[in-house]
Amino acid sequence: MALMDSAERLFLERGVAATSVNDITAAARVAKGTFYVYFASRDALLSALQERFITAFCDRMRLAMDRHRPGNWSARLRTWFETALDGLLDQVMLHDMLFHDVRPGNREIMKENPVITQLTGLLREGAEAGAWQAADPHALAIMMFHAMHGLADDAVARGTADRRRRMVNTLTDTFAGAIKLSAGRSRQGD
Amino acid sequence: MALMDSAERLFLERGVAATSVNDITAAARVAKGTFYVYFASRDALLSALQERFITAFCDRMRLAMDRHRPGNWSARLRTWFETALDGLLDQVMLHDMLFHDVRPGNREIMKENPVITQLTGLLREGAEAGAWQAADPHALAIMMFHAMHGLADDAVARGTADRRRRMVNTLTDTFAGAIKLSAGRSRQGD
Amino acid sequence: MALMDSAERLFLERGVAATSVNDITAAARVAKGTFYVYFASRDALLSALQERFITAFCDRMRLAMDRHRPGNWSARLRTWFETALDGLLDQVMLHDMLFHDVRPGNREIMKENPVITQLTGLLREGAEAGAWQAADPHALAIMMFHAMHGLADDAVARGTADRRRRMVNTLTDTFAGAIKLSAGRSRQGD
Amino acid sequence: MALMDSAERLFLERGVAATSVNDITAAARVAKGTFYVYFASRDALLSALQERFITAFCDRMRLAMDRHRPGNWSARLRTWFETALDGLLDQVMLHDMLFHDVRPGNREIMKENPVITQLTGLLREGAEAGAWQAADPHALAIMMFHAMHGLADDAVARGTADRRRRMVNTLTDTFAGAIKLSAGRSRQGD
DNA sequence: TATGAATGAGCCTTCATTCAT
DNA sequence: AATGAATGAAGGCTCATTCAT
Repeated sequence: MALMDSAERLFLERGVAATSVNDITAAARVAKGTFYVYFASRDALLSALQERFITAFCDRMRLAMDRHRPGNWSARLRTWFETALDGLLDQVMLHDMLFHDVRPGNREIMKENPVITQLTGLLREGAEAGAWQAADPHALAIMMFHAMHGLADDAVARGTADRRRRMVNTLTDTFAGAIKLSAGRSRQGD
Repeated sequence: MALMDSAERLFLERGVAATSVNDITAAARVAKGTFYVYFASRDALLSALQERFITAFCDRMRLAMDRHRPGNWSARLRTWFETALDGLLDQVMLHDMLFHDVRPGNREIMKENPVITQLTGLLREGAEAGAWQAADPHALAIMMFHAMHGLADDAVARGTADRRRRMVNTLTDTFAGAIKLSAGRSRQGD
Repeated sequence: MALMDSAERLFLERGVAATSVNDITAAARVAKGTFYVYFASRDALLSALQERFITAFCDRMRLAMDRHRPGNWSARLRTWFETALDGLLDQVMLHDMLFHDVRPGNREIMKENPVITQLTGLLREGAEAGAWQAADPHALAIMMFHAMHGLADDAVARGTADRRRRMVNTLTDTFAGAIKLSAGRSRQGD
Repeated sequence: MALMDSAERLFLERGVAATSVNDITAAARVAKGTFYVYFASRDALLSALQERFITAFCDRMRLAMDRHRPGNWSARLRTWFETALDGLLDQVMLHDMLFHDVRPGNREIMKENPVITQLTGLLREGAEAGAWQAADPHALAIMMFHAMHGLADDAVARGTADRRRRMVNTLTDTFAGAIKLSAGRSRQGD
């Protein structure tokens, strides 16, 4: 649909907040009033765009996964990562725009996230001391931080934010395996 | 500072975009003009709030980490997760509000993110088939998805989005260790 | 156009600076937003008004001049003065408002411009002493002062403000002829 | 006085409208409140500046005129032009700023005033045809236009704008002498 | 006398939305 | 279905002025 396509392009170029209905209709070469023939409001367009994004993403995933026979778990997992990452990399900007209203340029802040910098340092030092393995401490730090952030988000959304010990255990266990932490985890209580 | 506190509260309650300077000064019980005595613009307040958030977060982390002696890597990693998660859980909303302008309510979408649902299914089935271990497939899916998303974001921000194979390898290796995937990874090419 | 007409009237009544877009739209009985359908900004309206003024003035002049046959120089000069003065008298206020942002009331100062008073005195005394003719010393003083002011403005605008001797000569020669100054001019130097 | 000096400088640099009380006190290195110790309002400062300008101008004129003995009319007239022009050229900008709130840059319009262009053409053609003398038609046009404008302004200020014939006669007579118009003026009626 | 934090009215401008055509 | 002129609420921001110290 011309209006959705124009909107998507403009959202990517200038950000959601900086794109007006006027801009969208102008880019689609229709009159301003025409917008409201197809969408009840500006927000309705955003929702439509979000839905379209998710549907396309899922279709792509399904297609890719179906190329492997059911039993080949290793290949399936790898394919999952591959395809999802491909889809994301093609559209991280669009995804963030649509779901977080990240303005272009705001992304710069992430480059120097001090929390990740700190964690990177910890991982590097531990690796040098032989406590664990970390070929790429920065990538590892990013993954850890975002994994944790995702868990926290989910807990808040589900209202289970009180089960913190459980979450910490999950995180520690998962990444202990990942980095081949020699010592067992120093679990406190349960 | 009264203005920052009021703003923070309102941002959390209604979202950043939906909170006007008027609202903020009204909540702080000062005149509208007073706002501009302390902040050059509405955006300047947002930046100040972001900085305050990060500073507080980092201080908290540093304090917690300093409670362990340097060599105790296992404890340090666990403490990092513990403290960061605590900090985040107390303020995920604030964090997202400040750095992503997530509107309240938008978070609901995440609860039913179909991409995560799909990955959860894959992990559960693979675990049941004995291909790997996944005590909590949903939590694992969340961590994987967000780890991947973080890596993608970082790559876009750094302009290294073309090194996809490397990222897929990093992800697969890391989580293969985490879930104790029996088979080696099915690397293709490089 | 209703907005331009309303604006012109209000500018005349209260001055340009003291007239807000609000006032203009209220006077034209349209919504405030309507203003920006027709003009990109408040300044754009001012420019449009200036252009309209000049165009109307020039049209009027052209029409009047065309009523005389080309060779009749005396009549043409007189007509020029007549028509321009008519046009100006009908709209001096408007002209000054539009091009100089003269506030109403500021004009009062001119009535008692001490510089002109002084020059009037000089002209009267010289006439009484028989040095020159000045039927209406006050009018003459006004003309001389403004002629000089116009020359100075032009020199500043063109960056030729350094050729002062030339300007003084031009002024003296011109008005010497006008008042039938008996003695030649007392040129000093070049 | 420091405040007046600062204000004058800023008015010249940025224009009256674009200079705030804040700017003025900052430039004078005093607190904002101090301004109101010396001036009742921003407008009061403008008036004080206007008065100072006129006083200085008149003092300068008086001094210059006093250098000639009373009877030397020719020298006195020339000196008047010389001194006034000097004073003006040094401060046209200031004068216009103070009395007309001309913004810097607005002056450009004057350079191409179409009314003056038209009159310049008439004067040049008449001179070429031998109807009159006009060594510098452009300068002459400027003087005529501003002389007329001054007369019109004065008439409006005094409420004598109805005596138009008289004004036209004054203008025609004065400048007929100046340009040595051969034919007598073609007076119509009286 | 001098200060400067606080004020609040008011300004220009934007833009999602409506509605008669 | 499509239009686009008109709307008016709302927003960010400025600044002359006040007043307690």
